[in-house]
Amino acid sequence: MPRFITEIKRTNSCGQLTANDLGKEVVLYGWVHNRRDHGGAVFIDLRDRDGVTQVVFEEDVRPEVHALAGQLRLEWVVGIRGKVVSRGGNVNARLKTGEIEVHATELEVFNRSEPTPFQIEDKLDTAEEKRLQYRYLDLRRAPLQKTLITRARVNHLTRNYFTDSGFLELETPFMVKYTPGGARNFLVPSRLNPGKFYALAESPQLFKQLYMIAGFDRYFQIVRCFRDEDLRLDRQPEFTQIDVEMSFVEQNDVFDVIEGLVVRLWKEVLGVDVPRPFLRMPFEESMSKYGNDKPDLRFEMPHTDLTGLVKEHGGGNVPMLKDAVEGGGIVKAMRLAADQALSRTEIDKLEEYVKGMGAKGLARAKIAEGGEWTQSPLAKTIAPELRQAINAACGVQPGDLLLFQFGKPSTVQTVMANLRVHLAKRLGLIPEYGSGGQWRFLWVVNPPLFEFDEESGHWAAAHHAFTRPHDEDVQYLETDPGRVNCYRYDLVLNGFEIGGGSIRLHDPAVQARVFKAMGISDEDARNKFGFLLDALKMGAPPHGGIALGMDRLVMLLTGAESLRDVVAWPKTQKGTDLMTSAPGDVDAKQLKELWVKSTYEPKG
RNA sequence: GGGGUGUUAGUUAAGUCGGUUAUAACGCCGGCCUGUCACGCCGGAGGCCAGGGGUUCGAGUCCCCUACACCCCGCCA
Repeated sequence: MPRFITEIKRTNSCGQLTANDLGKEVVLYGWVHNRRDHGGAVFIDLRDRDGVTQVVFEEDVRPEVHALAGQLRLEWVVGIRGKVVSRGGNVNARLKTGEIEVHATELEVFNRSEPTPFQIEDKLDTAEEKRLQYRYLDLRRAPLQKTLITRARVNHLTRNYFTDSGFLELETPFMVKYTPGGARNFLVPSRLNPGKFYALAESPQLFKQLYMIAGFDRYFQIVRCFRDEDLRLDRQPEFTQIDVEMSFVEQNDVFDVIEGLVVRLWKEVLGVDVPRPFLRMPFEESMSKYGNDKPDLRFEMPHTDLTGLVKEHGGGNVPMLKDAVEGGGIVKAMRLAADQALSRTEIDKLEEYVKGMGAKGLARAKIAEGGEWTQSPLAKTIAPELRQAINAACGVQPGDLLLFQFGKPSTVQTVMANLRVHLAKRLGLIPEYGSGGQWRFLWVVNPPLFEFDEESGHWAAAHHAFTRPHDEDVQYLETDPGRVNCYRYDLVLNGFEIGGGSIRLHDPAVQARVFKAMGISDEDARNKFGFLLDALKMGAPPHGGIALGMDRLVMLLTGAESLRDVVAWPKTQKGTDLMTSAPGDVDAKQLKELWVKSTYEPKG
């Protein structure tokens, strides 16, 4: 009898066969997805990455094959040979292969399976902890198979797009010199250089700029990056970037290239036509209306910045407001329409929610007929003029509810930004994945070059020190650094930053002034970035670029709820791998070779 | 570093006011069944209630600590 694999080769996948194949002799390989044993007939759903096919074993056809089929259990790996037969009146409309079944004449069990810790089903309730511990089983499930297949497709399309557009796919080192500032680096001790460490690259930033200086003009790379920061739903310690850099370009040229890629991805993967050009919004407007630089534009609910009004009215008899604006704080409000009314209990829950983000409380006012405020501790004391001014600024109607935050700008912005999204979710304002009209791409542009760092007491680069300031603002570098805006841009989709980049600073003279404004001495600059500063002096072309978060793109494309669902082998929130138990202990001998000693002492 | 939620058979959950033998579904094991596709029917096994400490005559249930997982703030140029 001929043998499977060596002699009997697979003819089809388990998602392929249809009524067009009736009568064919086929060979399928796969996993037992489900079994229904009726005694004289055994039905097996055979699964591979392409789909599921029903295989039937009948007692009166091949008794010994039927007997073996009766022993099959879930997740056994088998090969079968048989004939494609119509299901007649028993069509299964939910299966792509539901018109047919394969009547098996041969069966080989390649491997049995112990009962799996959880069942391999499309919809699974099992704790993510268990799924991660047995990730290879989790990955057998159709939704994750589909996601990773999409991911492979995005890789392929991206590579083709850039290569066809004249970009060169060039590599950069992962093991690099540590440079301070920015994300925390993973460090790799150097055995050959006692006491020295490599850093794992948090991005190819400096190397891609050096490629431009070396004359490679248009570069891209689909590249892994490493950051030793705390994890989030949309953040993993190693992640993949679509990294791009171009010479002789301005901001609009970068936008053109990236919009072209995104439009193609959405068309090819989802069949969706995304309109171009994407909306552009100044950083300032985004902060003012939405509280952050990655607004979700699928719903409105903008903030109203009341800082100016409150100042004009000297706090309007409300000591808390007065103190807030006089102490350098800001005041913001958000309007909830009358038909979005929340119960007292819900508002109390909201207050707990915002306190968790550092808010002192959640001031509110219900608008009565005639613009009076009720249900508010502010109602009694606030000057009527300020109250009216606020009503007008927020555009309230009777029955509306105003929610307020005031105080430290960063806290107010964070709280209000998260509150906006939180409320939109609760009010059902965000359309479900796949329901159409939900792809709100946005370029956030022209942010300030510096932000004031209260800890150190001087201006620091808001993003990185090699972003080009607007030419007309260069004059303020020394006198009013906060006024200098720059050619930095973020690509935002539905509340996620999916990319960010800038036009780079290629002029060494301006570069020196930027360092000076940041309080970095020539010596410091030389120590940290000497090689780049030297390079900029030797014929650096005007250049700029961007990096897109590949994982986040795939997450949004597939409707996944977590980055962990689009990364094949993700880490937990504490950065561990539950399957392999990384990170793990190492031998004392290894540490000695690396000139490393651990100071860790376990608790207790 | 801080705030919050959770942890009960292999899996997902229930478990009332603190009360005596901790339930169910799916999975697993045995048996029957030729048209099922969430197959069905009969029978069975399976528990250190995350770990530790405390309160109590008595703790899955109340309190404290620890561990792990998840969400958020800080952090992520």
